[in-house]
Amino acid sequence: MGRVTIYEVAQAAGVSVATVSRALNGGPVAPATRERVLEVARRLGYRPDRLAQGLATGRSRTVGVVIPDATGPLYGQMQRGLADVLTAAGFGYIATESRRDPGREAALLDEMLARKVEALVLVGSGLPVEALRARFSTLPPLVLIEREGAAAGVPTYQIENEAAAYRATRALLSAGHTKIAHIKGLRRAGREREAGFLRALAEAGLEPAAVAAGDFTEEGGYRAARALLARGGFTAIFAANDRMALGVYRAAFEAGHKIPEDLSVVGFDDLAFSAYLTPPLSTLRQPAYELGRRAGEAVLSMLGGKTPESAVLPCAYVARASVARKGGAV
Amino acid sequence: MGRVTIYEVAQAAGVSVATVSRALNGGPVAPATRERVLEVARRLGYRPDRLAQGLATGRSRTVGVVIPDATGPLYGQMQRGLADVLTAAGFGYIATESRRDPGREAALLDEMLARKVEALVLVGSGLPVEALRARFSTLPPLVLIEREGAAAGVPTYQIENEAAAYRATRALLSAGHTKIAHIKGLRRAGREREAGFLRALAEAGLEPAAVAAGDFTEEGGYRAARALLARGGFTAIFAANDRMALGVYRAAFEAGHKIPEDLSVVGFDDLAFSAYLTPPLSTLRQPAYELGRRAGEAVLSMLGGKTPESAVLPCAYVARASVARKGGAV
DNA sequence: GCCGCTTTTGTAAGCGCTTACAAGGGGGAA
DNA sequence: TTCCCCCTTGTAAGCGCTTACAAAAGCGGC
Repeated sequence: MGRVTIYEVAQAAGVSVATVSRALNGGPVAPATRERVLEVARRLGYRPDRLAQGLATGRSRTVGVVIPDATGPLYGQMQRGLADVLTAAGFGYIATESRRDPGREAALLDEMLARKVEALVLVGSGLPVEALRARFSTLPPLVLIEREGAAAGVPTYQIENEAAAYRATRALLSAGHTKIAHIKGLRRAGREREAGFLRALAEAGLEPAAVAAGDFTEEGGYRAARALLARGGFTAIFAANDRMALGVYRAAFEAGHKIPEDLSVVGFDDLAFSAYLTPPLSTLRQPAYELGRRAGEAVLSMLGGKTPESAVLPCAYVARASVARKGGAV
Repeated sequence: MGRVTIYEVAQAAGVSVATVSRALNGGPVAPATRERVLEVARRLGYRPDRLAQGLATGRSRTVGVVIPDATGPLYGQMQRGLADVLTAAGFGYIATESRRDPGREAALLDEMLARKVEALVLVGSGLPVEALRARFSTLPPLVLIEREGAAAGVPTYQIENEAAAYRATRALLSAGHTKIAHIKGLRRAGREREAGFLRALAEAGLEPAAVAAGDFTEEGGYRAARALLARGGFTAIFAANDRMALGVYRAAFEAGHKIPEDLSVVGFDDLAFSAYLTPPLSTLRQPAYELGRRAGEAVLSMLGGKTPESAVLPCAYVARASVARKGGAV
């Protein structure tokens, strides 16, 4: 592979390897020497060996990223935010999928530790921080995204699920709806969104018309919506994400209900397709890229010995045509 | 970090480091000794240092993956296929996004080479293989996905764009449509799909009713469809991907055309949302996971000194309600 | 012209692991 | 019992790089 080593550069430039290393890494070297070394290195096509560098310095310039499911559309944006700040700082990263399997997650972490990652970014649900600390005696700096851990003193970046759901529900309320159903999602995000939904209703002195359990997929949303529609008694549905909202569209169509005339719908995520549905879906836009960027900056600042603050990032309510003033109840 | 080294294990087990290394890696060691060493290693929480291993063996057990855009929904599945076979074989991988920027791609490759990846999986459009070989004197085994290179003798895995588009068009033809429009996509995939479309028509002795350029996004599909609908003269549209097909749905709705009564639509990709649109979209299902899996196996076999064969994977036509027998022309 | 100081450069010791090579031990054949 | 061979283990030399430490070289001030 990387044939040319620092030794050959040293020889060709007529200096010692120490000088080459210093010239390459900005150490103290006479300007003329540095220039000569750099020139020779380029001519020879020298490429440093990160493995050797890592071994010698104890720093791998790599951060590990663990996500539950890489197929989510928002994950790509998050990863991009992370990559932007990390690569700008000269760091590489290795990303892997835990698929929500604790055993698998532990194995991935093992492998990342073996690769001497300098920091770990954990995304989404997974083993609690305490469990990690117990299992891995020696852990690099941790940064969490959409995961519990602020209590354990770990910088955590998340979106304001509760507050955003609250605002979405308020939007429905101010359109005159008083009988609102909810299709909830899984895990913490699902619970928080439901909490925001319930709080908005409670403040208005209302009860939820109905709450059905979904699983964040189109199919789950469809099934939940069918169940809900069979019973009726509401004029709007707040689905915990856009994919389930799409399931609602389908169920409503099949049941002969028109959106938004008979039924208003709000989703969560603002996926690419949401703006192009008929009618375009009102939803909450997640700052996914920003989440990644913030986490990346947190990694850098922890590596610099600082203690970054956790943050909860805002979601923007995007009003589209799927919400209308209260019409006939379903 | 990984405090415990092979030396401490050796000392605690009363053997030499060589024996520990052999015990750990399945070298020739007396069974009793191996057991004792393994036990001690576990008790001490020993974790091998991949960097040091890599330096010593010259093999990093890592493969590099470069993709143009990680936000695509199919990419996640492909990555999963790749990861499944690679991690099972004890390989890690580092994935990065080129964002279709040649300079950026070259920089990423540089970094991967510095990390001594044992193989490179290049996905989607990017620098031609010859250019890579010219720029990087020393390149590890290459495997390509959805990218030109079979000519250069590099194992390449792709989906049958042309044949699949041909079949989709045939489906439209056999539903009685004779005036069919196409919204084409970008790059090679776009060209191949268009070619399949044209071939099917030519075989039937027909001309395309119209061909508009799209960019694979909902917005692009929407704009193209509006332009097409303004001129009219067709009863079906074949969009080069599902996202653009969704744009067609929107444009058709706004123009007052009903799908599939007035207009039949076929997409490409079978994204998660496609089955839940109203009406559900007929489309072509891509074997994305399989693509990744095959590429992973190719990597392994090349590392084993073999020469894997390139392959073109089939797409399945999924017939749904967006295609009807020819109705009134738009 | 000599001294002490500040650069600039070289020497060599690792970082943690693998692996040729050699040595020690034990068993079977003679 | 002796010899040979094979199995098991240890010694030590790197892999490519960084970095103390020390030596060399250059400088101004006296």
